[in-house]
Parts: sequence; C-alpha cells; structure tokens
Amino acid sequence: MTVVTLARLAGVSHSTVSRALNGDPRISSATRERITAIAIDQGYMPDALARTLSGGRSGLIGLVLGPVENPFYISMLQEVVAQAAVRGLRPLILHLGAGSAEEDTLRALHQYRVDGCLVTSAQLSSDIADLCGRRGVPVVMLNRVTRLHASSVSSDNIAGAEQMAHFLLSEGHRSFAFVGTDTASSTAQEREEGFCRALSTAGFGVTRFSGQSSSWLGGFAAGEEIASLPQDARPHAIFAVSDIMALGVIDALRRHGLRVPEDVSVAGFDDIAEASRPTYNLSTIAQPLVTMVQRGMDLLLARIRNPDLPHETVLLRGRLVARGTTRPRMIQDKL
Amino acid sequence: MTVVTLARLAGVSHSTVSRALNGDPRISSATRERITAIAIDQGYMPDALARTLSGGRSGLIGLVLGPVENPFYISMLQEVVAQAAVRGLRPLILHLGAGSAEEDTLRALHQYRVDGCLVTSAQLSSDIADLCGRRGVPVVMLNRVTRLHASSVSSDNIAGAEQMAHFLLSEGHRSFAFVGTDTASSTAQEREEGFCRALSTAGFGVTRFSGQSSSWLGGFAAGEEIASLPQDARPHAIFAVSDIMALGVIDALRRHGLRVPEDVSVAGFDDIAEASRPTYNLSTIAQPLVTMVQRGMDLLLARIRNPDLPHETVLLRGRLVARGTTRPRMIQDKL
DNA sequence: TTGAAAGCGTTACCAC
DNA sequence: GTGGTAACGCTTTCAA
Repeated sequence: MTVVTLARLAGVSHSTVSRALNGDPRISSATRERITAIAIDQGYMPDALARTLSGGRSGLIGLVLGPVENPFYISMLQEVVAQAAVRGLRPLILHLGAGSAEEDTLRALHQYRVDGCLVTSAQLSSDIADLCGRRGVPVVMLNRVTRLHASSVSSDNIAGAEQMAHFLLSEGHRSFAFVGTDTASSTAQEREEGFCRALSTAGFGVTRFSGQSSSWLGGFAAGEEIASLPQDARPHAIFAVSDIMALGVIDALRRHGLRVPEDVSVAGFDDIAEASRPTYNLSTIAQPLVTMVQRGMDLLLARIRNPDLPHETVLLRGRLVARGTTRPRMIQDKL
Repeated sequence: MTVVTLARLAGVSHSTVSRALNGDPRISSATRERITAIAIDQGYMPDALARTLSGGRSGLIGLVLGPVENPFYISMLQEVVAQAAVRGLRPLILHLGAGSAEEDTLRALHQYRVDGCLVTSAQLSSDIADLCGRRGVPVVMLNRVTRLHASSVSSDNIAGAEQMAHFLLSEGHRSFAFVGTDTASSTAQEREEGFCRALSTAGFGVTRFSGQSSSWLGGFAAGEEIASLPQDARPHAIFAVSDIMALGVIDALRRHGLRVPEDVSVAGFDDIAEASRPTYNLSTIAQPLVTMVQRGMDLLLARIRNPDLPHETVLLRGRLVARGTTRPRMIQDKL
C-alpha cells in the first residue's frame, strides 16, 4: 500500500494523493475526502523513511542518557517517551549508561537523520553537543548546562539548594554536612555551591563528605563515615546532592543505630519515587520533571523547525517538599 | 558526502563505490583500497534510510517495555542497548510503561521498517506479537511467553521457584507464604506455581498474600498484612514473586519490629542491584540477564535473516543466591 | 485544481 | 571488473 497504489485506486496521480494526505490547500475538498477515505479504508501509512529521504524530517529524536543508577533519570526517560509519542516523535536511543560512545553515537545521529537530540548525560554533554552542533542537529540538554551549541532546561539548582539551606536553618540546625561525589557534574556543583554559599552567608560552615558515585552506594559510604563520627562532631543536618544518595546516607545512619530525623536530619534533591516511601519519607527539593521535559521538547521542536533560533537556557524553580527526615532541632538542643 | 560524490572523487561510477564499500568480491583490490581510502578520508557514512528504502534492512529494532517500576527491566533495557550496539543495531523505543499503545506502536513498527522486535511487557505481549506476526516482523519475547507468532527467552521460573522452595525447606522452615499480585503475568504465575507445587509435594501449604502492583509498594502492603498476623500464624518463610516486592515486604516487617531473618525469612526472584545492598542482602534466584539478552538477540537476528525459522522457546536456568534474609530455622525452634 | 517528472542515497540487475 | 539504469516511496518543483 503506497501512494502509487492509492493513486490507482482513486484514479488520480500519486502527486495528488501526496498533496491530499498532507493537507495541501490546492486540492479540492471533494478529491481530498475521497482519497482520505480510500487511504483509511486501505490502512495506508506513509513510509517514514521514504519521506525523510525525500527531504523531510525523520521524526526521530536521539536520546543520550547517562548512568541509570539514579532513578530520577528513569522517570525522565519515561516522561520523554510519553511526551514524544504525543508529539508524533520517536525516541531513538543513541546512548545509555556510563562511558562515552562518541563514534557510535555520531554515526547513528548521521545515518538515521535524527531531527534533534535530547541529552541528559553528565559526561557526554559537551562532546555530544559539540558533535551535533557541527552537524547542524539541534540539541537540548535536560538538567545539564553547556555553553556550546545547545539550549538547555534545568531546574534552578542553586536556588533549590539555597532554599534547602534556609529551611534547615529555620528548623534550628546549626551544623551541616554536604554529601556528594568527587567527579562533580554541573548539576552537582551548583547544588553544592548554592547550599554552601547560603550557609556561609548565615555564618555557618559545611563539612563535605563524598562517595565514589552518585548512587545509593556512594551515599551509603558517606553515611557510614558520618555515623562513625564522635557525637559532638556529628552534623545536625545533612544535605545530599541527590535523593538516591540521601537514601544511602539514611540507611547507613540507621544501620549504625542513629535515628533519622531524631538524631540527624537528612534531605535530598530530585524527589524520586523512592523518596516518598513510608520507610524513608524524605525531605527534598522536587524537580518539576513534567514541565522540564515539556519545555525541553518545545525548545527542541522549535529549533528543528527553525535551526537559526538562538540558544536558550530555561531555569525552572523546584519546590521544597518537607517530609519526615528533617525536623526542628530545638527539642534536642534543650535536652 | 554520498556515493555519488565519492564516485566523482575516485573517478569511478557510484555502483563501483557501493560495491567496493560493501565488499563485493568482483571489485579489484586496487580499486577497493583506493575507494576505501577516499571514503575514510572524507568521513563518509552510508545513509541508513536510503539503504533501507532500497530494499535493505533498517538496522532498527523495536523495543516494547513494560512498567519500569521494577528495576529488573531497567537492567534489561541497559543490557539490550549495550548488546544492540555491539551488533550494529539501534533500539527504537516503541513503547514504555503501563497501558497499551497498540495503534501507535503498530504505526511506528511499520513506518520505520523495524527489522525485528524485542518485547518485555506482560500486558502487551500477546497483542504485539500478533501484530508483528501479521506484518512479518520477527518478535522475540524476553521473560515472557506467548504461543503466537513469536520466539521467547525466559528463565525457568518454575524450576527456580521450586529450587527456592527446596532451599527454604532444607533450612527447616515449615510454614510458608507467597507474595504476588492479583493480575498475574505468565512469569508470576509460573513462579507461584513452582513454589506451591514443590511445597505441596512435600506436604506443606502456602498462604497467599497480594499487593496491588508488582512494585515495592505492593510488597510493602503485603508485608504489613503479614506483620499484623498473630505470632503463631506468622509464616516462617516468605517468597515474593520479585525482588522489588520482597524488598517492600522486608521494609514492612522491619517497620513493625520484626527482624529479618531472625523472625521471618524472606526471599525474592530476579537479583536486582538493590538486592545486594548491605541493608537488604536479599536471598534470591538470580536471572541470567546477560545470557537472556544474548540469546534473545541471537534468536531475533537469526529470524531477521531467515523469517521462516520455526519459533523457538529458550529456557534458562536461574541460580540460587543465598544471602542474608534467609537462615536455618532450627535455632528458633529450640527457643 | 491536477499531472508529469525530477530528485533524495542506496542497492541490484544487466550489459559491456 | 566496471558502468549505466532502474527501483525503493515519497515530496516538490514546474507545466498545464
């Protein structure tokens, strides 16, 4: 079932079929309706490849995803897939997981004529953005920033971290720790910066702990370190760079007999699904995931339609979600 | 940079270029080397779309993934992406998450000329397999079985569950519970069947508990129910249909002051990454994930090359991993 | 308002 | 061995 077949069936030329189906205004509505009816009747579907080859768009958007140990990026993937479907786009996975796949990624990008790219990987961001920029393929970074050839949508990490700092201060905490990793992504750096600066302004220092990776295990390791501290050196409140690390911290503290939040308050960033499990009930900064993906797609689509649009950086405000892992410190101070 | 451009550069026809690059034995090695050198020099990459249109394979494999609340399927995705890359295939996400997307999925399947399909969704399995079968697109189900138009690779759920039953018996447990969901997938059904049958043969019954969904929350709900049982009605050992549910069960039990494994033994199935966290250290049946994906891809590739191959069902044996959430019951019997 | 023809980048079938 | 030509299914000038 192709345009040619349909044309024969309708007794017109295949050009007419193409025009009718693509809503060309020059086709009479009588002809259009007749052709459309036949097309539906025959279950016709235009071949995306042929259409692309003939100079159109592929409808493919390349996805570059970082390590999936952090559930936040899974939710992101889920949301991207859902919203892509709504807009009639198909997500082609270019890369997933740690490690760089420059060559491979680039090849697919080119060979399949990907219309645009969505990138959420820390490591790859700059490289990929650069490669795409050279190829004239629009790129939008989700939750990552780069100065090169790309637009980006992220939550305001600095503001969010500051907000958390003020919240913890307002709860009466007076000694603080930050849990992150050594290899800091832009996102992680901003969160640390925002947190430390806000506290520094208020006259407080922040002890830094770091795990190997931005994962539960990394958080757990940091948590064990904190738990082994003498009581008077133990921070009142711990802010982890991500929820997944915060959960690791909590598990480590509890394992060592410390109660959260009675002995130590812990907070994270992201608001992943696990954070609201009753066993954690983690206080955190919720990222506006749906909006992030929405705006990201909008940006990408706009740039696909008009590649000359200037790069844009969208910053979305997160929302403080005060749950059960943080609580006012006064009570304990009085003890 | 196309075959035509290269042809001009090399002073030959574009047919010759195509042949040289595709290893046609009729091309003299002198010509071949010259053309290859120019191609590399110019950074030429064949256009996958044009190639497909001209009757070749697209190199695209459709991915249909079920709900991603279960981390096992994330690992699976990761492995599929990695292995697809090795074989020069690109994974096109046709569907991800709950809910059926028949129409949409089918459209993409057809429009992008997907070479084959990998399906891991419980709900969609039969529909999709059917649709693909009609279109002549080979399908391989991973961890799912269907009788229609498809091959499948799964772990031997029945044998695995039986193995777990015997293991728990050998540890001295004498009362058992199974935790699953109401809407049972083929996988879940088999695991329940294997577990119950093995125990029934040994003369023991199994109490069934079920949560809403096959997720942490589902397990947690079941765990709460179990925890609220009077002590003499409490099972010695609990087998959950999946690790993610088992973790929920454990968290619920602990929340109610019960110790695992001192008071109750808990085991799961899958061996997801979370299972080996020191805070859980879950006993489970490990699915041979890498092999599963490997065999699945092999099957798919074989069927793409030769669509007339008969359907095949591969059953892979899982491995019992005895960790810390199960332990011999003798000690307690003596108390 | 419609039809004919060219072109997108490849591969494949025939000649030479 | 190699070159011309057709074909894949579609969109898009250019004519009429």
